[in-house]
Amino acid sequence: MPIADAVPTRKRETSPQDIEAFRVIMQTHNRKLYRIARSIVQNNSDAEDVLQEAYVRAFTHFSEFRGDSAISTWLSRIVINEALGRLRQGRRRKRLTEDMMQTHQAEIIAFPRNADTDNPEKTMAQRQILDLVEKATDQLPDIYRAVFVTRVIEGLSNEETADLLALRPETVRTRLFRARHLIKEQLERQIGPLLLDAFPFAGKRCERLTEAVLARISQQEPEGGDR
DNA sequence: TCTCCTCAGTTCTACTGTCT
DNA sequence: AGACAGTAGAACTGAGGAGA
Repeated sequence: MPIADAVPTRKRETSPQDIEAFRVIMQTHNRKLYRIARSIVQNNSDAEDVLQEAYVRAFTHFSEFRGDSAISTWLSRIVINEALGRLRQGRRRKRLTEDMMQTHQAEIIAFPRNADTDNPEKTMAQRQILDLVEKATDQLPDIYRAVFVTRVIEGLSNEETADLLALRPETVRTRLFRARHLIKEQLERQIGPLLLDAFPFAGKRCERLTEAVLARISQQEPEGGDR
């Protein structure tokens, strides 16, 4: 069901101005909220469902928003609750395996990246790196993934993340540190062997430098003998 | 420039749950 | 019951910014 269709006609009257406001809110927060949902359900189609449900829930209860926190925080909390609820229901089990096949081929929301149309090789390399990070993130335990995505990818502060996930700030720090550690390990496993080829310095370059150094040493030898 | 404050990263310790 | 792993929380450290 299209999101826009779901907004009006619930409870009391929704004015055209409300619809327009909802549209702006969704356009503003879509990407961020989708990532949060996606980080929890680990599935693109489920994340879309979660987002739709969360929006509907939010807009039909908009009058309950007291303004104590930023609207983005309020919406994020609803999305998290919705996503966790979906996980609990366990409805996604079967679809998960099917969707895993498609997940990394059909990107619905992409990580922000700099399009470098002049350099397709660079663009491809960036895409591959992001794929690795996305996969490593998906493999994090739920509790670490939520903190990692909220804190690192969405850029919330420790306090905001703690508030959003109902944790103590210290816990956020600990989990973030461990999530980074796990991501690092994961990436090292995948690209570690390749790093041996980074900054290649062998063969002719190595030989050339060796020869150059030896040449300079041999030139200096007569005057720089002892000290 | 120095001091103070805040925030983030890291480490360590105690606690809890699970497995054998 | 004991060993082990995972987790939370406290404490420490460092970086960076603001103000005197």
